[in-house]
Amino acid sequence: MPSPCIQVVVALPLWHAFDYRVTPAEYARLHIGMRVRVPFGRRLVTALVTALHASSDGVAHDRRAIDAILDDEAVLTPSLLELAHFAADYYRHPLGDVLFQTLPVLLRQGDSAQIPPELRWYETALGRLGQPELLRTAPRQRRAWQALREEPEGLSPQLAQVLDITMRDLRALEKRGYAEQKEIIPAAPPLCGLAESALPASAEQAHARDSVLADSGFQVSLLMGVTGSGKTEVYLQIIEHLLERGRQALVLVPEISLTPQTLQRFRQRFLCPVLALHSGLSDRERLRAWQQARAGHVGIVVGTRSALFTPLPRLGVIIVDEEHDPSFKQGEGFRYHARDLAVVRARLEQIPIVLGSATPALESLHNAERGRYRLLRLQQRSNRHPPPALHLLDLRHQTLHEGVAESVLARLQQHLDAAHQVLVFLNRRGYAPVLLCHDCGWRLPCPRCSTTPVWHRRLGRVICHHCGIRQPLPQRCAACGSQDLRPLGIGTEKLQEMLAQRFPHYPLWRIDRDSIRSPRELEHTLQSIHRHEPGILLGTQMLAKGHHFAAVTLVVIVDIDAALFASDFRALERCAQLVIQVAGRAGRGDHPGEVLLQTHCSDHPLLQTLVSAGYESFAAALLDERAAMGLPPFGHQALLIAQGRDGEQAQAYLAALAQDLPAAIAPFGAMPAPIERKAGDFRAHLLLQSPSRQALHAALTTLQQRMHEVRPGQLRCWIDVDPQDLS
DNA sequence: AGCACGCCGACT
DNA sequence: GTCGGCGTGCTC
Repeated sequence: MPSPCIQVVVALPLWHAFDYRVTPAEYARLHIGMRVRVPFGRRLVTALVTALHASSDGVAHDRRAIDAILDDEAVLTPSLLELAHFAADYYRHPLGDVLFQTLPVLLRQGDSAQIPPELRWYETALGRLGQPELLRTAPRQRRAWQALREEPEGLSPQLAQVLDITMRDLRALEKRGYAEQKEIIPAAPPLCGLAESALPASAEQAHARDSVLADSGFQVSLLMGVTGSGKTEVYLQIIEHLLERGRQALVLVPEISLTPQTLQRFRQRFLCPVLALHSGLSDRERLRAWQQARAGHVGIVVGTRSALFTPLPRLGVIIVDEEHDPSFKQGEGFRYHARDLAVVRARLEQIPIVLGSATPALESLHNAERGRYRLLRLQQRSNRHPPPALHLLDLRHQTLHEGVAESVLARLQQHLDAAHQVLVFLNRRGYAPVLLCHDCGWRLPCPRCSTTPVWHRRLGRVICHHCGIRQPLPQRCAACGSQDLRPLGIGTEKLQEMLAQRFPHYPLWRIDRDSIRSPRELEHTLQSIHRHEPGILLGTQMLAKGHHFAAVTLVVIVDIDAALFASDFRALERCAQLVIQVAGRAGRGDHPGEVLLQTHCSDHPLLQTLVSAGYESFAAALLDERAAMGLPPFGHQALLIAQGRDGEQAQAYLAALAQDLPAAIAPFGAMPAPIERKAGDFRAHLLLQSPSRQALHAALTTLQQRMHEVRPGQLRCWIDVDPQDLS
């Protein structure tokens, strides 16, 4: 008798699916997208069903049998299942790992996908007959009884707590037969309703909102709004209209901008449940959130990259805020881009998607130019003030104090004298990025990476920002024994020291990953900034995103030159986005803002374009350069990375793979990775580029096969499709 | 990713 | 003579 069998994938980076035998009864219950528990090697693991075979030509009897079926229905909606298949294929990552990464970890460990029933207390029929006077001597019980009467839908544990009714009171009533406990599945709360009315929309805002809402089905809108133009208000009004139609909204934001204020903006406006998904949640909280979302008990999900995969049965719109932000691309393992996959999800769900930014990625601008995305502009700032003026400050021949020009410090003083706040931006943590021997030129290396670790003076340690290894500060040069080791370069810690000496009578707030260790601490510091003025804000990009500093009138960007000389072709784009973002922190209050960019290259044409004509002109010029070089978005890239003990071997392996590529593919390399050694292993790169995405992916398919066939066991190898970080 | 099996150094 | 180091290979 032929038994049916199923194909499953497991939560491991394995390229194969596995077949298991099931009974006809099990077969009848199973659907694609359900979880099963299967024996795997000598352990039991959770797997996802990817295919069903009614009869299996006799091979099934030497397959192993499944252990259990874990679900009554698929844990993935059809469109999320399809999205995962697309993503696994596009990003060249094993399907099982992709599928399980879209699910909460606890579902991998066998927890239920259903919302757990809630235990609620009810008044019994006997209770309804009783007279409250009966409990004159037990006031707490009488109060609890009264509460049950007022809650015909049942008294939830939360409500009981609020009303100060204890388990003991309820148990006592239960003994008298007046109360009983029942398990119920909480009903979905209503999803619409405004808690506060919308702000009046400007003509631009109304046009943007109405354009998106007029769409039926899939459409990508690129909402390009200068800082302070009210992008969020447009999002909120789009969401408001969709909630009224009974639809849900998914909002993706960069990790760093998911702050309590951001959430509050949503929660204040809407009565419906707003779910926040971020890295701070525990596995249990994440599962609970997922269950709520899947059951349709949530109106709005606001979350970071991985929130893209939240199941929402009536999803009506996806919004990707700060769509240019690099944190949307996952940097290891399943290297997906949440913005790009969000567009795919919107297409699968046939809904509109809004990509919002003041400084869109060149990829997105290019898509708008080609007519694939609709460009919606918000050009008016809602506070009527002109945008802050950008100025290049040429550092040549200037007297510098820890990298800051004397004239800039004087300007700082003027703004402080006028009782304003100033913001000093330096995207480098620590005291100094290099420790140099003054006698022989030796630079302290990281023992595990081909980098120099950063001296963190206050900690008395040198820390590698790539592998995290910490060492005590060496007393002597390892090459010549000299004790004259000197810091080279400037980090925020050193700048802090200089600024504190120079402006001792003003408060100085440093905001970076070293000085701020928790969201609470950040909140605390931000509050202090809002209370005081004048003062100096000093920090890295932690300072740049999302916060409003009304009292800041001067922004100083200390080191822009690093981006001009960087080997990464995206450095300049990133730098400009950061500059505009930081600049947007200034002059949001009653005084116009001023932004000084310190540079040794004030005649750099693109910098001048950025300063004089703004981001859009800058982006257009940069796009011309990219087009001439065939770089993204005009060419498409995939990066092959090989890693192992032996760098030569890794490079030779990739060089062999590069041998027989089709003519449409331009290979760069094989070459050592820009940071050749990382955490003890050597890494080699082979970068593939082609004007045709199709040709690139066709080549990847054959390449990937060969990659596995000829791979020496000591090497680990993977592909990064559309790499954002080439280091 | 686990968890095996499989061959070379410091212990009772 | 063993215990265990982690190299490499498999999981329907």
